[in-house]
Amino acid sequence: MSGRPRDRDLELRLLSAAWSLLTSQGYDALKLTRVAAQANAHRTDVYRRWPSKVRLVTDALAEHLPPVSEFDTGSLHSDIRAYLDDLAASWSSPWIDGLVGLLADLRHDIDAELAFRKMGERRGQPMRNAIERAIERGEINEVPDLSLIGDLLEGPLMHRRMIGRQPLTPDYLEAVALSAVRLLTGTAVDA
Amino acid sequence: MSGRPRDRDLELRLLSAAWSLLTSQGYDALKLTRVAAQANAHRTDVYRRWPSKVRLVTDALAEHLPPVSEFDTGSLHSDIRAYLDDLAASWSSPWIDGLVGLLADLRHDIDAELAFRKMGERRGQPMRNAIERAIERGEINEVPDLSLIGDLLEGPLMHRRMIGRQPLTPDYLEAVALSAVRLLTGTAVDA
DNA sequence: ACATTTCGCTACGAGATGTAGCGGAATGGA
DNA sequence: TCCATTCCGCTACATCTCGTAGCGAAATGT
Repeated sequence: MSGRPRDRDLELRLLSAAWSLLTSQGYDALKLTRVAAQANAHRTDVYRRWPSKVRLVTDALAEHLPPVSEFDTGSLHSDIRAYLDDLAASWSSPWIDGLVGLLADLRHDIDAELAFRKMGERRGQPMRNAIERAIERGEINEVPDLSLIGDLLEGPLMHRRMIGRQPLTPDYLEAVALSAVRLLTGTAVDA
Repeated sequence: MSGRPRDRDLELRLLSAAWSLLTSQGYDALKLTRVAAQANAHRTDVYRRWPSKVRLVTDALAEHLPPVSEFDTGSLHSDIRAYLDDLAASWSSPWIDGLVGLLADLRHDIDAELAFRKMGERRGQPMRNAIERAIERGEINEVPDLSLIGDLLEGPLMHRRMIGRQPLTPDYLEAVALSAVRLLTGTAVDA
């Protein structure tokens, strides 16, 4: 007994509309009425699939967020720098302007918060691989705290974009990379 | 012609109530009705003084946020560590849970955002003084980008508390301090 | 044909924000 | 003392957004 089938296309249209509005207007300005309108649907169609706005948006992120790039440049320093360049692209993109609103709502929905955090961890995989390789090459002696390294790399970018709201220049990224690499290798390395 | 004077006490009651609710419930749960009730006032009394919720809260912050502590331990490393301990206390306090909501609203009110950022810069003064002393002592050769250092120190804490939502342990703070100090001094220093 | 599930649509309730306005109270000045 | 002015206490209203309820119609499997 399987009744009328779900309109998968409607689902995708809603996700696309949510992504489109998120990137163009930010999370706060993303109203479910607008999402529905842009998807040629009704507001109730949203509630039939997602229990709340924050769930819709996290699903839209999972669907449309560009995948992370892989790399293997041969040295920890340039690997970390490549990873930071990737991060910087994300943190410089316009939809980041609305991220704080999303983060605020995530605090009220543990499941959505876990899903969001999982996405972030998946995006950190290239960085963890780079450290793994550096250990095998002997560039790093002891196994570092990976969540700490993640904070050291992404934290400054997040702080600069969310509080200072300044751009991420190549020099800036190089300094952030250096601060983490020197901590990892325990040496002064090249300037 | 100066009519009935403003009730300064009412103003202070409203600010105290706002601060109290902000620290106990967080920014999102802070409703103007509650603020007024706790101050033995009416919601309209709030709107007569502040144009919006975010302005009220930034004023409450400016009024009630504890001042930063000064220090001079003799070395850049321990100065930075002392500064980080101070920052960690702020970022560990319960009201930080609601900070993201405040940050989100700040994006819609440029004046409030400037006032908020100014508060943050004032709190960074001890760190800048510490670097100044380190330069005079010869621990640092070239003058660093102070906003970068601010991001390197506060960014990881912010990231860990807002995204990972994990505690700030002494070991963690020591690692963050080391990463910045090594970048500043350009040496591997002590472990 | 029949049960079942979804869809399109309208309507409603709850909660918060911000505004309007009235009568009364407190002040300074004429 | 009277008056203009400004603030206070209070009620009411308009708006916006979220989230829920429910109905008739459409689309499937049996």
